[in-house]
Amino acid sequence: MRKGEATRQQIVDTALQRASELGLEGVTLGRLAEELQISKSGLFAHFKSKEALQIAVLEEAIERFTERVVRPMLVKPRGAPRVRELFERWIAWFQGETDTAEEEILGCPFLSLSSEYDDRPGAVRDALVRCQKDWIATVAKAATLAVREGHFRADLDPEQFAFEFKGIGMALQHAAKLVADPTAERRARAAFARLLADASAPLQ
Amino acid sequence: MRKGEATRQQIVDTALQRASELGLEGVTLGRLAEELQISKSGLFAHFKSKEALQIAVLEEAIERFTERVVRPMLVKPRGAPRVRELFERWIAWFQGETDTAEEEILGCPFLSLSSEYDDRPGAVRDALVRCQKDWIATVAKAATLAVREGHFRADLDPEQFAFEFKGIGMALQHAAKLVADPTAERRARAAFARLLADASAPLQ
DNA sequence: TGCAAAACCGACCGGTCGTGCTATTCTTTC
DNA sequence: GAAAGAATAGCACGACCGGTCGGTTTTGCA
Repeated sequence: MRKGEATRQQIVDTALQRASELGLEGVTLGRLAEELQISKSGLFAHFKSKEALQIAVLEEAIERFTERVVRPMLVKPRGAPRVRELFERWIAWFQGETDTAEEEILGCPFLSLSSEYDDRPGAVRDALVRCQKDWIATVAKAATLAVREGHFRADLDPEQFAFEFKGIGMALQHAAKLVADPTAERRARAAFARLLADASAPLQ
Repeated sequence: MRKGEATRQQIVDTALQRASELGLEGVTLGRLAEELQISKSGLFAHFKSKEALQIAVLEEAIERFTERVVRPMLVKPRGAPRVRELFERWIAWFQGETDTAEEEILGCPFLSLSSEYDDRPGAVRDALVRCQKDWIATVAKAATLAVREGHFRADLDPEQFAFEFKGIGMALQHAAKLVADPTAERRARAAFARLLADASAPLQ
């Protein structure tokens, strides 16, 4: 059954796109089917429930995030360079998946979903919490390695570093998407530079 | 009429409460009426449209925020003390409006609304953008005064300060509400302490 | 106390939601 | 090329959505 798999993938792709704008709850089967030029029931047949579709979309997003942000950082050597790469990849991720130069910020789907589901219990939320914990742990791990490499000061709290790292990204999304502040990206970089400077080991 | 005004206020109050959990779009007239023990049409009669209700709710939130966060900071003297007070009031605001000690974080409604409306054009979004700009300007103004008082270094960029200030709060909301991290508040305070230390004027 | 106006209700509208069920069309395999 | 099975369409359902309307109750004031 090759055809079905392809259709399913197409559905998930489109749903992810729409979910970035309207949230996962805002994506309705009817509109999704209309956009894909298939019937609502034909679409629905690929999933046991809407929640299953939502989770499939979330997993697709996780896969892309891993591919576009997490895995590429490994090309940099452990330590500060890798942390910097992680940050750069992360804010590049905010621009969306287009390879062409896009000016507008589309935002990180996970951050949008985080506030959508922070008060909505269920399987989607559980999966989201898991992947957000993973992400924080990834950042903290990179910081830990930077300590071990001697790039960051020995008494640095990696979890604290990850907390502030995350805050910068969230502020960027808020400033760029909602307030449409053109200086947002510059400010995010400046904040990160300050975070890095504070984390760095003192010169000899 | 006096009665109508009271009912309207009650509607807005309850709607604001629900909107903090489900988002403004998630509040439906039917459920709201049911919770208030009045008919849906009776409820609707107080507003010309659902959008008008949403804006009324947003304005109510702004009013409370002004009363609980912005105005009280003025009791502190200009400068660093006032900036600190602003931060403390802000994260207290995250706990909700209860005077009794609440353990769980309810979160800032504006941050929830920000991601709900960052891709949803309309009057609600416009009003939200306006109030978020005001908030950022308030923080930046407080920082500016701290520079003028000599508490913060002269070359501090107040807008940059406000950007990072906001990021800390957003990271707090994410950590506390979604991930249920018990150390969130401590981390937020630590991040703010670092921000303050960096902004402070060097000793002589 | 009477009465206009304000406040509220119940029923209802067209639409859309997620989700079943049954048929029909298309693919794959022998 | 036909049988088997997957993929999709058609249709209907109950629930709920925002919103309307005509009538009833309640309120505030003269």
